[in-house]
Amino acid sequence: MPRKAQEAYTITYAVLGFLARWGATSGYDLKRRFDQGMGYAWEATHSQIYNELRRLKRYGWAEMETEEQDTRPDRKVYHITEQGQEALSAWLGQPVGLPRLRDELALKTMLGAFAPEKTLLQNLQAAALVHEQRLAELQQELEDHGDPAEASAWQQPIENGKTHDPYIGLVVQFGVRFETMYLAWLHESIALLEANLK
Amino acid sequence: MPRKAQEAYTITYAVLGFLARWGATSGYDLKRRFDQGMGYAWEATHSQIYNELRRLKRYGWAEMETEEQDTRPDRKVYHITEQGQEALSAWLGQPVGLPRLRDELALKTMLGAFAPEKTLLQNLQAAALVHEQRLAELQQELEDHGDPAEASAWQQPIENGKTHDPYIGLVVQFGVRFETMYLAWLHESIALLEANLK
DNA sequence: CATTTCATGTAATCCGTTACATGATTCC
DNA sequence: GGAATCATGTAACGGATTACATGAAATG
Repeated sequence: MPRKAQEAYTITYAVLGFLARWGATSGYDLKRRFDQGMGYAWEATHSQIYNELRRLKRYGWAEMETEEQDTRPDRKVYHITEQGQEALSAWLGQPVGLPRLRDELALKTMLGAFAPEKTLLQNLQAAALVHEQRLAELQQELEDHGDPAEASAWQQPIENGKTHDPYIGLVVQFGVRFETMYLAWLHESIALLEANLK
Repeated sequence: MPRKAQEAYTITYAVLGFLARWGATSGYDLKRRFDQGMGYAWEATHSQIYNELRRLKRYGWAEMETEEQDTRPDRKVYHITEQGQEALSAWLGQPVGLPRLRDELALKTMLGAFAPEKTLLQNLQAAALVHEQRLAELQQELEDHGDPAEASAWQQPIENGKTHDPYIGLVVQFGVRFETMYLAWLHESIALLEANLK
């Protein structure tokens, strides 16, 4: 069977979508966007992003221009094409798969009986600190993008340069809900272990 | 640099831990255990499980016996060794990484503005049906393993043959919380889109 | 009669991560 | 002086997934 001429993966569309949302952007700046609160949707390493950008160019979904800089390395700035926008829109209409979660701590929790009692408790307590930190960061993000629960957030247009975006707000809100849920689970688990062991 | 004689990954310890928890088990039955509600901790395909079982045997962390059957293919039944239990306990004491989530729907949500309004709404509504189903399944699991919020659940011993296990209960409770949170997010997002579009 | 279940495995590909590579500048 | 930031890439390796493979028995 011949290999498809145009193979595209979730990460391909993620990068394409980011170009649509943010306008002309370099790989370096895309990476920063990915790192800002979007981890709850999809993560990406810089080598992946550079790869996908080249792929988008091959497919004619994006075009590239080099910006020369004196004191810094040149920037390669990509922008989405008409074809790229069509491909993105078509992909958005496809049905989605289930979210995939993998959590070492949950695994160690289920095996908690196979190590000294303190062991699991320590891991749960350490995790609580990390997740409290994450929750605080996300609440800051919510302010940047605008709270999607407020009607005014949907009335302003979404612009390339601006962070204001109620759709992104929905995803950040998902992150907030996730971290809040996770913390509640941690605290309840810690309390139950403390109450019922020894 | 010479390759480590004993490389072990999260999935290695997951399989090892399942052997500790359930006693002598075949790869086939381990796969069924993995599929039952443990997806919120770690997922595994059957080919992965068979691989890891052979690895455990190589390391001396598990031993294998073949059970011949007349009407069915032979079963290879693995059980954990003393060394395996030590390795498991040591791993449980290691600090954990952050949970990793990847969710195509969250990604499509953040890009909702780049397709017709109905598109995202349809995906969100379809997802709500799937997650309601999952939540119902998990609530059944909670009953099987015992609600860890009840003190009596911690007083009974955990036995190889029995499903009763408050630690597993904690993880299933995590799944319940996750699905509940996810559904609330879906419903709120749907409501906000309906209220603010068109 | 077709699908599912039982039961184990191999092979290929895929996608993702990590490490390697470069080099100037700015910050502490 | 050393670390971090800016900026882009290549190469190697890795675990995870999917497809391929077999075959009898039970289920509907």
